[in-house]
Amino acid sequence: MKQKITIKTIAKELGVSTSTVSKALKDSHEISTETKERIQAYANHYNYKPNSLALQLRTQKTKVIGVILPKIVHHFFSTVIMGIEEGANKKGYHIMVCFSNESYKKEVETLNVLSNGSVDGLIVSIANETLKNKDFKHFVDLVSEEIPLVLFDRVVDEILCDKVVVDDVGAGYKATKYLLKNGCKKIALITTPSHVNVGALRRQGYEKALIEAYIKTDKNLIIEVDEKQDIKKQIEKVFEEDIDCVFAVNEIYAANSMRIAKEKGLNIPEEFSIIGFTDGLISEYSSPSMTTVAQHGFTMGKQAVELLIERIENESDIYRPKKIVISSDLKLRESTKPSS
Amino acid sequence: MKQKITIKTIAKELGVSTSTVSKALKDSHEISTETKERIQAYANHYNYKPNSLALQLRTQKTKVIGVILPKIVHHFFSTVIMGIEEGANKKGYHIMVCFSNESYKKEVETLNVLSNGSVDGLIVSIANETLKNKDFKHFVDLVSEEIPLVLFDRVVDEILCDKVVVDDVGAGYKATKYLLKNGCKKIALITTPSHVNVGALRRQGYEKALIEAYIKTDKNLIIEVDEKQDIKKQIEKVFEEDIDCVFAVNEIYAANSMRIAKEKGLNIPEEFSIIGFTDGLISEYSSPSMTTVAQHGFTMGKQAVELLIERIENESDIYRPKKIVISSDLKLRESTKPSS
DNA sequence: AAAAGTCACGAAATCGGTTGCGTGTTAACA
DNA sequence: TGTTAACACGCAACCGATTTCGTGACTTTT
Repeated sequence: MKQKITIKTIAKELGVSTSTVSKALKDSHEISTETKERIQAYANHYNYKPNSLALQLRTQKTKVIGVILPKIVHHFFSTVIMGIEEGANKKGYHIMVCFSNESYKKEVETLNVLSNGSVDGLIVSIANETLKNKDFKHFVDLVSEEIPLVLFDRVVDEILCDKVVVDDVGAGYKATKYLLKNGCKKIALITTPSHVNVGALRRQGYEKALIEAYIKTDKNLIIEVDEKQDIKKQIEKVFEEDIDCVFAVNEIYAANSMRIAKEKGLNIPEEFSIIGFTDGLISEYSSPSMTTVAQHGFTMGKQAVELLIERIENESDIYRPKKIVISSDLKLRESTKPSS
Repeated sequence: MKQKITIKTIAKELGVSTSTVSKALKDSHEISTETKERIQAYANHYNYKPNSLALQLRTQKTKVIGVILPKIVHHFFSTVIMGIEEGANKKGYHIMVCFSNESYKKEVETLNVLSNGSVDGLIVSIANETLKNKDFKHFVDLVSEEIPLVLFDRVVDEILCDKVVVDDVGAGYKATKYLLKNGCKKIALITTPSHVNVGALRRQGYEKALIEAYIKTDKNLIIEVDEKQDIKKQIEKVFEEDIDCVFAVNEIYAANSMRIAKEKGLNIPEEFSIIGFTDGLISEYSSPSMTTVAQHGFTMGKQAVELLIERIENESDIYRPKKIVISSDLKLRESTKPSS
């Protein structure tokens, strides 16, 4: 890279001290108008930009927020990033994005690297493997170092920090309730293994709605998908049961379910209904288009980053972790019967 | 944030100088084993992490790569990010992700902020608005400051730097050729306005294939979609023409086309074929599933970042811009007739 | 004309870490 | 016993910018 122009260069060229240059560039009253103009003109001409590293070292602020996601090729996380970036930008922050790829080890490493002063705070959604291990030491350490941390979507009680989640129980409840109301009786649930807590919470909502309708939950109608194996094959099993609709906890499971239903010649929504999760492009462009639980990823991201910046900039506050619950709602489309 | 433990703290606590601490932590032979052990034990116990800002300031390297994308909620860009992140990580770099949101102004601002020393190099895909304006001064300035820059996907000749692109002309050609071979005669092209150069290039391929088949291109069969207006309505127009298939330059246009075709009662692929672009989730989960041109976003990202790091770490090299062309290929699925 | 005040600028410390070189202590050697 | 070398460590400069606290020159006041 070309030799960057620094305050020293300017000072030497113009025969003044670095402090004079610094003050002149900030239009200080200590410097004569004449000198200021000379310096500013020079700086402008050579396109001087203060070295941000030097500033960051001095102020101990980077104005950077670290974001660690399990994955990105996923509509929900993409929208969350958008929300984070927009919220951060508004307050003059930038984001540094990393991925854990659902791996515990990578999550630990990334967390360690980012907490060495390169960021002012972190926004994280926990990796699947970590949730399974239940080893949250790296997060607990972070909190005890008092590095501002906000968890979103996949959160656990063991970590004392700010959190932003969707109302997963409520969402599962709403979706199931809607299916029941429209005449469905045998509702299959396609969910994640129970260690992924969002899956577990959505299942709670599902079960709650069933109980209220005096329906006994049938374990045969519940599939916990193991993503390491063929997803479609696992879902196909539940279609051997006597079911009239499916509630899937994410878009991929929902899309697979729809495909299977169509292959079996079931008319959607007349004979068979489907509700998915995450209002993404697949749901929008599937045919029939998919009724889903909208997760408001953008809002989540924005709220998370606002919470974090609030924490960063008002560290004097007594620390009382906040939990923001974003309510989700049904986006009705063609894969369910119109509300009766 | 809690007062971070620094080399000074350790030095004071242990009654040695900062240089001793620094050397001890690097296991220097200058320091006695006894002292080293004391210092290392202390550092370990208090979880000392060297402040990366200080290091970066000293070495003038941040080990951070800036990435500016037009948008993220888009399968192609998501996969590119994955590729960039993975490639960067392998070489010990992190990525700082920003979005131009297709806006010229935001692109300029972001570029300015990132080029103040916070990153070692940049990977960018140009915003639509910038392509339309044809104002690339901000990029040219960057190049003259000798900040390593790699453009990908949306690139222009005006900027002299490394580039990674897909073989857009070839892709358009292959897709069109395939349609022709399978009996299609009237191929509609759903593309972007011509200032988006990837759209223009794919169109070139389309036209080339037609010429080779002695078919005159019919302007009525070509729709340039204005994304500010209703996409579906614009595409519907071309269905009033006498067409038997569609080649769409991205996933969204393809999905819309499929929907319209189905609404018109056309059987896919028996009566009507569709080829899309970007092998994303929509294409995979649509029904019928979509034949597409796979763009290999992951590969692009990885190649881009490798090229960039090569530039960053070997700045002595004579500067001769490289252009990597990633060949794309057809992913055959159900929206076209099987190859005859 | 001496004292006080203003103006315009510079010296030096600071942020946290690295590193070349100097130096005091001790041991080994002539 | 005097010289030398190895050892173990500290000093100080440096990266680029900011900021407090001077300070010399000049002007104004009494």
